[in-house]
Amino acid sequence: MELDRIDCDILNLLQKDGRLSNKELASAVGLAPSSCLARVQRLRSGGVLRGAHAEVDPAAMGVGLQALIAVQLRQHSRAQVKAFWKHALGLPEVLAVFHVAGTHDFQVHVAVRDAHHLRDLAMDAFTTRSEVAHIQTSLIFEWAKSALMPNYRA
Amino acid sequence: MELDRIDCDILNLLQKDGRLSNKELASAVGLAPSSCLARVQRLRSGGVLRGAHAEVDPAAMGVGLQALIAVQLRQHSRAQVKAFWKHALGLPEVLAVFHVAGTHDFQVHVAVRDAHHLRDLAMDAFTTRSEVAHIQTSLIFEWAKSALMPNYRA
DNA sequence: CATTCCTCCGAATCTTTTTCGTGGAATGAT
DNA sequence: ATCATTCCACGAAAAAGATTCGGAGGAATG
Repeated sequence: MELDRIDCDILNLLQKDGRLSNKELASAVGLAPSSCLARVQRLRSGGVLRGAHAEVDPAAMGVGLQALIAVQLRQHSRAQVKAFWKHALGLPEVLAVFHVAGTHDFQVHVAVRDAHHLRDLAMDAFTTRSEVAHIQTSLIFEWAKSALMPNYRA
Repeated sequence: MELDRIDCDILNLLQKDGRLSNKELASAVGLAPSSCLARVQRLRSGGVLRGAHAEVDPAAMGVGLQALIAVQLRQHSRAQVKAFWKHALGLPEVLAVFHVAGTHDFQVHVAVRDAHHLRDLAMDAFTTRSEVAHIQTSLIFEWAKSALMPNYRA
């Protein structure tokens, strides 16, 4: 799909604030609301704009600790990879799963109550899995997300 | 801040779809729109609900490759950590930065055009930095985010 | 030039958001 | 037990916003 300057502006603004009203968005990109809406609808139906997700305060949810767990599997068969993938995504503590190439096979971002909870999670949900050979846990001191996906087209 | 069952429902629904209209949200949680709005405003002003971010298709932005770059610093002084942190967050390719405890000091999630771009990024923006001792790059085959932050309060 | 194709705009309509006053249930003191 | 007090939730009304639609302007094409 073809994206012009205004489409990119729209995408950037909505990445920063997904709840911008169409009217605000329109005036920010210099279009009439009706024209802006047409573009947003086009971006949505074209699969470029995929939806929005609210961000909540982890502390308010009782999350006191986050970690990255690097996981090595015993074998790299498709079945094992898929099994672990599904398992990890099913855990409530898991925020994100990365299947990677390198010394480890997965990096799993988890959010837990405290150190005790993390230990239990590591042992019960990772170490004991048959397809898991080895894990290495790194506590997260601080983390930040960039609001914007880079755009290499324009 | 005190969160009851309905607040949690609201937070979960907005995490899954941050653009739910207040009316839809209200009917989903079994409240009148006016009551639902009051709760959402309370969650917002209380800092529990922090905003929403649209999700865009990386491929549509010309992102063909993502990677996790594990970074080790030479020293662990506060100044070096802060300097690297700021630097990394300023790069357009960087989607997220994790300051971690463990064998590495940072994990940086980057989105690039292709392998060539990744090599340039690694060399120009990481390896050549004076505070960086060593990096290790892992290509991301696939990744997934869970929509929900776990809630350990309710 | 005439035609076609795009994209935008503004007005009208329809929906949603937001405000505000009322009433019921729970809490606590007398 | 009774009376305040507080906390929510509700519904109606007013305000704001979303969406539709017909048509104008402008660039490319033949």
